[in-house]
Amino acid sequence: MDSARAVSALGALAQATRLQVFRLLIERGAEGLPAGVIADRAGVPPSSLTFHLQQLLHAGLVTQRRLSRQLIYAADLAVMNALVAYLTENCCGRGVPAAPACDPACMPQHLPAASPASPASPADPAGAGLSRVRRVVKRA
Amino acid sequence: MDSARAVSALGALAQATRLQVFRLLIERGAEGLPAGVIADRAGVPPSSLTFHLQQLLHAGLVTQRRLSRQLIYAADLAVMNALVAYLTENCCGRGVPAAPACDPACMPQHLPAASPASPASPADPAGAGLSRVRRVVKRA
DNA sequence: ATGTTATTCGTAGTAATATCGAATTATAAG
DNA sequence: CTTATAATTCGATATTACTACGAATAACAT
Repeated sequence: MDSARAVSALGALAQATRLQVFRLLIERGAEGLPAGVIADRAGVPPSSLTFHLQQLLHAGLVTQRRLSRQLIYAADLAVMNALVAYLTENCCGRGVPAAPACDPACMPQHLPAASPASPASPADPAGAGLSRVRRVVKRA
Repeated sequence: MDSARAVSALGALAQATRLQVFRLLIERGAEGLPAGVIADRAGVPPSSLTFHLQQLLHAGLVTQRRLSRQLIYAADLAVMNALVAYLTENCCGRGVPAAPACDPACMPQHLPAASPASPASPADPAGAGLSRVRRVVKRA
């Protein structure tokens, strides 16, 4: 899961109706649900639902398959877990104290503190080792 | 973390610049970074950065504090972990095989299949117990 | 053929987004 | 008090994207 895909997936879930639909599909598991049923439960007209399902589909969060007359949608657990993994690894401080979404018993030991991928020099209170974009004009 | 807050947080992260900024702040930990440095690193003008920081602030994902002349922004680990927890609990199938962002040893036993909060009757292959919204207009 | 299921199409409003320069506020230093 | 730094607010703009939904169309089964 790269950054672009994460943005796409996050955007797909960042909407009340779609999040509701996705949670519905998660409950259903691999079995999935036909579009009509989803529309009913979500309380949106079929054409509106299709719109939202396309967003989820395009983000790779759901899969689509035909079963006779119905189109069955199911949540793609692999992609969703990849998203959560991305967030956990890139947006949760990696070794930081607070254990993210996991039983405490899962963390027998934790990493030191914070310095996994230090961007600047070690002793750099406000990150002075940069000045690329703005400092250019200065003193004209 | 309720659904509305999750949507808000997801939306805040669903943008390339903001996700980049947030990751930057995560790297920095509680120490945080002043706005100017963030703007520099992200390669966006100060006024644009403020816009994005407001989004993150409003979603509760970052905190703001003043240090002399500078405004220091830092990622709020608690809120981020709450978001990940929400996603894990509501959008990852809870007991479903695939272990989400967590050591496999964390899942000693898993639930049967799917029916944690069944919205319809137990034996309901395609969820027939509904039809509230759509069927109303029909035949005009 | 007919009915069911879902998508596509067309439309419409509308709000929201992202961006950025210039002016303004807040703080510090001389 | 004046000057310099740091960041925000303001104003403007362009865009564009979203969400929603009815009507028409396609896919499929009986």
